[in-house]
Amino acid sequence: MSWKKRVAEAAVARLPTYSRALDELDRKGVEIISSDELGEKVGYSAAQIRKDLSCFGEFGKVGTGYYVKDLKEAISQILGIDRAWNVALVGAGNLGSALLAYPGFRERGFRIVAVFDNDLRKIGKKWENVILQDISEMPEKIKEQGIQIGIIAVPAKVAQQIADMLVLSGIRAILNFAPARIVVPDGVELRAADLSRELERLSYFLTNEAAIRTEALQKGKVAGGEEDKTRESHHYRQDW
Amino acid sequence: MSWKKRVAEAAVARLPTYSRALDELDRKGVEIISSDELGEKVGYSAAQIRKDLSCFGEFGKVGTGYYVKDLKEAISQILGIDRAWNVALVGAGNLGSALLAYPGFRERGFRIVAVFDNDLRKIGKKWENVILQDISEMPEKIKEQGIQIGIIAVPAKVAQQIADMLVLSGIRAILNFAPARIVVPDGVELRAADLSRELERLSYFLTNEAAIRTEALQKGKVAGGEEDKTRESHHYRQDW
DNA sequence: GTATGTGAAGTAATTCACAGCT
DNA sequence: AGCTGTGAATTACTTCACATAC
Repeated sequence: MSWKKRVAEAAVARLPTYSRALDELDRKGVEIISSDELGEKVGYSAAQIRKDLSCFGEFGKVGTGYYVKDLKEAISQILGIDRAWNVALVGAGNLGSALLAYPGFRERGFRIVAVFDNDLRKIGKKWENVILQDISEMPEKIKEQGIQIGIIAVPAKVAQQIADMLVLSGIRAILNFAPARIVVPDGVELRAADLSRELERLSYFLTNEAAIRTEALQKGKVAGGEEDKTRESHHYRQDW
Repeated sequence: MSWKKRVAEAAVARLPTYSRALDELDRKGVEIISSDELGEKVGYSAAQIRKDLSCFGEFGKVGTGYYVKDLKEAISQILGIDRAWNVALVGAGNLGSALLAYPGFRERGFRIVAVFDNDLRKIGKKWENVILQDISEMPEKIKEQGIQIGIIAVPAKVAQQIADMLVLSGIRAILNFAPARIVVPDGVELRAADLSRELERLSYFLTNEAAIRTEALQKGKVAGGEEDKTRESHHYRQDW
């Protein structure tokens, strides 16, 4: 598929959010939604949403809005999540095993079908229906199963080696949870998911809040004493 | 602290990366580094690094570069990670328990000192040296310990309720791992860490790769047959 | 000579505002 | 009347290029 205009990377980054919101709307039986209402729901402006979607085509009905089912389907296709992806996970430590057990990936169509580690005590064990395999089997198994996406959940100091192995195995996209920069060749897509980084940004905010808020006020971005209806308290206990 | 010029949010987002690289350089005994060399290491341009740092002051020595120890220290202060932060975690399911056990947070100064869940079978258990507490105790305990940062690791459908509770408890910054948008009042900082989103962006890349690469080629951003020395393969096994 | 810090230029992202369709 | 899709305007971010300092 080739799009009608240059696709803004920032627009792509927002599509998953739209996708989730539309899924929920669809589950609730909402059939049509305007960019205004969708914007309210996802936290972006209506103009932003319309601009983002316009990169990929025209999905709305002027004067009416968007058909939820159609738009949901269209975005799934654009993102390529109208199918299931097999994923390889490397590292079955704390984080790796949590990612393996995390239901959120499967819910969005990403199935971890192979897990590799170098801890001989773990090899051969079956976790979450997947047998842990020795790292040395990785290239073969990944090729065998035609896996295209790899998740790195190993310590920082070996992350690059693992990335190299994944690339040699034919992996074409990597999600790196190790807190280290890794380098991959052109043609392999890389995303970093460094969990501490976001906490550090929060720390920055807390440390510099006074200055930040002063600046924001000067730009009129901080709502003064304005009431926000979404902020009412809820009851506290509920099954989850 | 108030900075000499408007601070670009994008610059703040890169500081943790610089911080990590400088830590490593310092451990290796490197004393001085130029923006060129640091850029090489972190994957940003030298100009980018200098511009970023210039938001916060002048840290370099013209004609020489940056003293690693000094810059490292300065960035720690800017980010507010020259101290330890106590953090509350809500949700002790798959993801929550992994985050609790994840050593990366503590390494960067974030200590999870309170964990809340609503599963009565878990309450009172001690995991990673922290006793799991009932969700109803949250407001009291958070106030008691003066915790300012909260991590949400509960299912999407209760994420907003938990966020509301955290806010009522006096939390000032939230890291949300639930795949749902939550809303918080002004003065509370929120970051989303939706693990599936990044996989979906990778899926987009794999699905639209041909078109993306064509476009990049037209802009001359894809290296043709150029050799990259960093891409040599390494030996495969190593303790981790 | 060498490398920073920074205006200026260039590029990308977001918001505005409205023509045009239903 | 209501809402999309989109050029134009604005704002944010990145790269360039060089004066300045060591």
